[in-house]
Amino acid sequence: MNYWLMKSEPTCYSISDLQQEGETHWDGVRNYQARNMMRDKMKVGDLVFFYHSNTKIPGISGVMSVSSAPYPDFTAQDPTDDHYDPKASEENPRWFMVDVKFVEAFDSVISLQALKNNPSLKEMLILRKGNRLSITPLTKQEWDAVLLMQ
DNA sequence: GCCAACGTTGGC
DNA sequence: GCCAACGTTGGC
Repeated sequence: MNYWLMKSEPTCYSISDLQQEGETHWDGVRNYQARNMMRDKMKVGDLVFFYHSNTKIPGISGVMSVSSAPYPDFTAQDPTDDHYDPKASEENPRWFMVDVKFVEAFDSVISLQALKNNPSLKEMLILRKGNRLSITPLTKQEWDAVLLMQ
């Protein structure tokens, strides 16, 4: 069982969108490091924090769980999709995704500022300077510490 | 393989 | 809108 944090801009897809839908495929990851973690490390049942980025109060907005094994991100092969990649093909899909299920939405977002202020999250990858990865692993200790901040 | 130019992310 | 910090691209 692994713990993750995944970012999305809420104007693009938010925790309430997921709450309404119940389940979605996490498409559009176009970074090799993030892809490799998703493709090689994610397992059904892993827990994931939903992080709202590029918004007024950036932070963790809720919890979801991985609900499928990794499979090719078909949006990479769709020329009309924003994340179309001409180098992706059926034989060589290049990009991967997983399905995620809604678990819970926090009453209020646990802000980036609050995360920074929590000494037990010092090592959290998302707080490292310059880190822009859209998918990062968390330790169980970090996961529990965040949950306590609700 | 190097590296300059360019594009993207994301907080502020 | 600004800009730091990356990642990617492509000429050489």
